[in-house]
Amino acid sequence: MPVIDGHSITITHPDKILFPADGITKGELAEYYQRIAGRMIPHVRDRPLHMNRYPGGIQWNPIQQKRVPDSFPAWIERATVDMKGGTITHALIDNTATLVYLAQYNVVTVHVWLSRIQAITQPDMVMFDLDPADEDFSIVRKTALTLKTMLEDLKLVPFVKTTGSRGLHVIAPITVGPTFEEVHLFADAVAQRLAAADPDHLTTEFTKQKREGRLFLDVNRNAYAQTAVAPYAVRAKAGAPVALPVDWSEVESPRLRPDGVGIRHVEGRDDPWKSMERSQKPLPPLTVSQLPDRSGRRKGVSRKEVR
DNA sequence: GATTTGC
DNA sequence: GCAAATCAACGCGTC
DNA sequence: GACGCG
Ligand SMILES: [Mn+2]
Ligand SMILES: [Mn+2]
Repeated sequence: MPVIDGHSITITHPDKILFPADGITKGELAEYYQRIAGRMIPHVRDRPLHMNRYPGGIQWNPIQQKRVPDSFPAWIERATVDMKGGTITHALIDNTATLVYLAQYNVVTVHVWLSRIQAITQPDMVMFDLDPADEDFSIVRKTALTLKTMLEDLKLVPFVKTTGSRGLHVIAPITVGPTFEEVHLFADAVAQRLAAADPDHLTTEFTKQKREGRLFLDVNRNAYAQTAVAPYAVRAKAGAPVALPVDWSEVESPRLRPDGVGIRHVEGRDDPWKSMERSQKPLPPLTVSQLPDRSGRRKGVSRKEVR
């Protein structure tokens, strides 16, 4: 029986095919997570997680799971956090064994909070989720690069990953302190400025109808108990694509695809997020004109200028 | 996948 | 003892 | 209360 981090973990049904289009098996999934653990864990450690399980393969609906079942071994770390009307206990990934155990549990995709248990109400990053309306990925790349410059001008240090699906996540680590509300307001102000500069292609509108096919700048991940796909998590799509941290230079290339690298092809890459931990910067203050108005409501950016 | 329930 | 049944997600922000 | 998202 294989021993990882001092814990015996048996992968049952290792030859079960979880990705029918590619023949990718549960055993391959477990090997991938074991292989990538060293890269992944620094970014997910201490973050409550949600599990997407596909025991019969990705052709079936996922089992969504937030709570840690009692059947999980005691050595898997847990965090009990406050929710409206009570508490909930989530699993934490802090070692390779946990990742392999999750594969045994048929967890294909993990989503994690934007805060860590040491300060669960205060995020350690601000996230911009670039959600394209269609398959035009070049606008996503171009927008990410513009956003990079904006964030650098604000003395932040932005990083980027593919989502393994259709978009990109641009994040900037921040000095822990501001609340989720403060970080959300900052992200919203930046997103509105970004969208206003290219209202034909970008929007912050909440309703799909008002987006009119434009790229949605989603800042609503910046909130308590909200999650985003974890870096290096596997997506439930053909090819087992992963949410891949990339270097900014890669974003300049039209060869970059949001779902372009699957678990069979993540190998021998430099770590583009190596410097993340030492890149935390203070959240910039909002200027007076960016403060929310008396109604407290934020505004979407529409195609035709309104004001 | 793991555990509980029913025969 | 063995097979069937049961459970595993819902919270935040916006409109 | 529904929408949108994860
Ligand atoms: Mn997204
Ligand atoms: Mn989104």
